[in-house]
Amino acid sequence: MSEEHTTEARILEAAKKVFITRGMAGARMQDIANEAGINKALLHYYFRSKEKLFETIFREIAQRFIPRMTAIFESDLTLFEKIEVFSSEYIDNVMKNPYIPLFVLNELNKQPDTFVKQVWGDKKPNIEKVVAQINEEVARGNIKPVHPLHLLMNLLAMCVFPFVAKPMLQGVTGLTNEQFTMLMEQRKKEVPRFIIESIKK
Amino acid sequence: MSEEHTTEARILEAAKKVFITRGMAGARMQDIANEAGINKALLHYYFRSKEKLFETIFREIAQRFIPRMTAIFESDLTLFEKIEVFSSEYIDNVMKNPYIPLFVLNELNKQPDTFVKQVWGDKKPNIEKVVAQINEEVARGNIKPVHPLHLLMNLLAMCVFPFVAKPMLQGVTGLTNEQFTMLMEQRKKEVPRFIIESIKK
DNA sequence: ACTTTTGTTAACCATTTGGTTAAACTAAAA
DNA sequence: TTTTAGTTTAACCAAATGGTTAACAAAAGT
Repeated sequence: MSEEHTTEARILEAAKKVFITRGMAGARMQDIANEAGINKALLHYYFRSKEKLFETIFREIAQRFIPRMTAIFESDLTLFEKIEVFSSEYIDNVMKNPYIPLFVLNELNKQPDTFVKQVWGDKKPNIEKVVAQINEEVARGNIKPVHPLHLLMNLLAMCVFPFVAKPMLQGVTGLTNEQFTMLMEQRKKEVPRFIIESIKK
Repeated sequence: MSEEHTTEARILEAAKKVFITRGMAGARMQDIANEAGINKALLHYYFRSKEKLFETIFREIAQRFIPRMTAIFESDLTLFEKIEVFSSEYIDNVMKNPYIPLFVLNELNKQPDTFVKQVWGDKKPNIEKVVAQINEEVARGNIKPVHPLHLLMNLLAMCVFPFVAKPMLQGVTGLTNEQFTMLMEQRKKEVPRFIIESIKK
């Protein structure tokens, strides 16, 4: 517990919480102020406007999540290793911040032009390496023929989707939170197993 | 083109459009009124409040999408057929209304207790039949051992995710809308192929 | 010591927003 | 032709909301 807790940090913390749970449109500056335990005017002292504050939060979140996920793709691991490591790391990561994916997807959909480019304007994720790697494995006859983009979409989809659909899944299955967590824990092995089983020869 | 176009219908049409694109929190009654080409007071004449109107829209949407998707699971098709039909039907369906899934997931997450139960309060989707079917196929040794819930999550994830992540995917890959559509068209065959390839013996 | 800068607050302001009211209009019934 | 019921509008209202101002406290220079 390092207790710096400067005012700006408290604001960012509060803003992150409120923005993530309520979204840009649903968040209220007053709520953020309350959550941070400060006056509302102080928000505008540190961050000129709601948009500025949101932008700060959004970029911080997006740039802490996306690079970590693409770093694995850019590494020197084998394809199967990448699939395994990605699933495990990513699901682990999201389990600690389950509301991030929907938040990002949502705001990205609502304001594509504003954010999409700014998110990875400088550090556009380089998936070409994995794509080449997949094509190569196919060419060598190590795995069955598969469109790289579909494969990557499948991987990402299977890791992320359960979290954004959690309320729906719980509505259908009646799963408790604990059961859901256990299911996601299993999933760290299940997803790569499922994928590899599908493409291996 | 049946041109009844009663005022109420125009309102519902406009509200659906605005709510889906902006979400409950982001939608403005005035926008809906403008979109419907009527006075704002008329909205309240037909639907007492914003919440009432939203509820109407949300339930209409959810109850037209979800039952259609579960009907396939409850049918008498073989497991492989179900996987194939579901993928094809569902992707087709979402291609015609690409913003629906994120809208539903989003509002379902923001107001779980309010909607989750009301959506399928009366017609809770019965996935037990497919679950039993999957277990049976495993027991008979027709497919490899697989946890039914994971399998169903995988199927749903692979069908839905690309649409909710479209801006992200386009940001990464630079895909045009036409290319994206083509990719989704392929996907109607690719998803079941991928899944069946994984579980078949 | 005092002056300048930085941090913080209460009170305030303008606009937006969901919602209401009363009056006007329309069309069909009496 | 007058009622009457439903439909539509302009004008209005109160609350909420993003943002500002002026005063004040606390550090930081000098």
